[in-house]
Amino acid sequence: MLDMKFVRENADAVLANTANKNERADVARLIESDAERRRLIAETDVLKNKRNVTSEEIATLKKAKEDATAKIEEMRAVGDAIKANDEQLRGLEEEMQTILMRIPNMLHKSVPVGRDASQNVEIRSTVEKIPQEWRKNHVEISKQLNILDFERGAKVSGSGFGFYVGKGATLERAMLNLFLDTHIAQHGYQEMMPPFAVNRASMVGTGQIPKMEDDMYRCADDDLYLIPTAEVPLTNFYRDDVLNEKDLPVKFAGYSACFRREAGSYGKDSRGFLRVHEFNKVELVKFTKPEDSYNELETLTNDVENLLRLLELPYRVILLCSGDTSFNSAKTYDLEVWSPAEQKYLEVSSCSNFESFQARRANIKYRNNEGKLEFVHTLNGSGLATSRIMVAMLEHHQTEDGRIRIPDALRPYTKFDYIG
RNA sequence: GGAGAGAUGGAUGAGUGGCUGAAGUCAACGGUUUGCUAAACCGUCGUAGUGUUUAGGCGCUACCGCGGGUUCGAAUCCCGCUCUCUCCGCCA
Repeated sequence: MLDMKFVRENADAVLANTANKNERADVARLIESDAERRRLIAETDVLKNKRNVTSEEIATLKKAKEDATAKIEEMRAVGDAIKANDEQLRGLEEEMQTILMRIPNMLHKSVPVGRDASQNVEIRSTVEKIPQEWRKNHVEISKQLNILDFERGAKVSGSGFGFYVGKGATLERAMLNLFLDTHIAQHGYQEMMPPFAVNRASMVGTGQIPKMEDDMYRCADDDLYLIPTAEVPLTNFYRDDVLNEKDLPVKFAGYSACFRREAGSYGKDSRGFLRVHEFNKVELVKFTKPEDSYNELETLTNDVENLLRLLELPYRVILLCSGDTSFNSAKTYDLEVWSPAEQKYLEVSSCSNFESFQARRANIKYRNNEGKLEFVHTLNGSGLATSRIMVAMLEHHQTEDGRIRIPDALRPYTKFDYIG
């Protein structure tokens, strides 16, 4: 959520930014309502002041045992006027809130304007040349090695759910442990294990609601939502909290299962693990001082790249253009790994700086060294999600004789060197 | 699931209709004193909205878990909700 004062003073920029993100919001209406709101507040505050002053006079009169009925009668009307104004004000603010919540975050000046993914910019790449040789795709090879089972996943849960079997399950667990250990021991994150179900306020806090509400699993009886990412509980950990400047940056690394309904996206990338309803992920979340957040975005991205190097997967880093940058984000780097079977890049991580956009909505502040309160900047990135990484692993480390080679960094965790 | 108790500022903890944005204590910050530390003493010390001001500031309004209601006036009375704690039951 943007600051209303900022919108008021930068209406044109906000409008242009919204268009660059391929979003729509009635900024003009918002500005109008804002002016009306302030007029109404001024008017009502005068009435309330009158009420307070007169009430005191009434108290004085009563104490002196004098007659106060005239003033009381007068205040009855004032009270009604206040009530009417407050009601109007509430309606107005609700309407403003609705519009304000639909205005996307301002993009950082380094983000190129562009319509869609085709205009993203490659920042760096470790892919020497795109390998063209055919390899078995992850569904075929995993069936052959009996390490993933989607058919039975569909039977037990439904389409889009899978079992990890035997060494497949071990590999999955090994990767998650490697990710967590690396972030904690080498990158300085604090390990967190969050709840996988959260309340509505948390979903609003990180911005999944209202925009993505239909994409989430909901337990209606308890008004709980299954998290689509650990970003939600990890960021909301500090909702309505005040941090100290000396404690920043706070860096969390947390594993969670992630649940996504992926409503309406069948047929697109839907094979095997490319798009599933439940997957495992280690999420990185940072709370930083405003002046540090862009440096922290770079180190966050590097932390994730480090994992890809450990997994011996060639990748590239993409700076998303305006049209491809998510609603909440000011700047996003995507990390992509080439899939020889799909003949395209797979997004395996998304590292974003939300600046104060989430913090304002979730009300996360810090007290700076002068004692003043300010919103923190929040960042997050997948570090990493295993489903697509599993796809890449099975394709890239496939040997000619149909086995899977385990990269050196993972072997202490898997305790085996090959699958098959 | 059943019974009860509670929710006030950074923390404790007063406050049962008007003079309470809120006592006292602690913590924190600034100062005095002091070989140093401590103690003592003095002072400061909530957030948000809105208006005004070149600035520092100043004014007004709101906020005592959340939402309603009663009243000229609510931290205080009434109703609903949420959360926390204790006891009993059930269960991993």
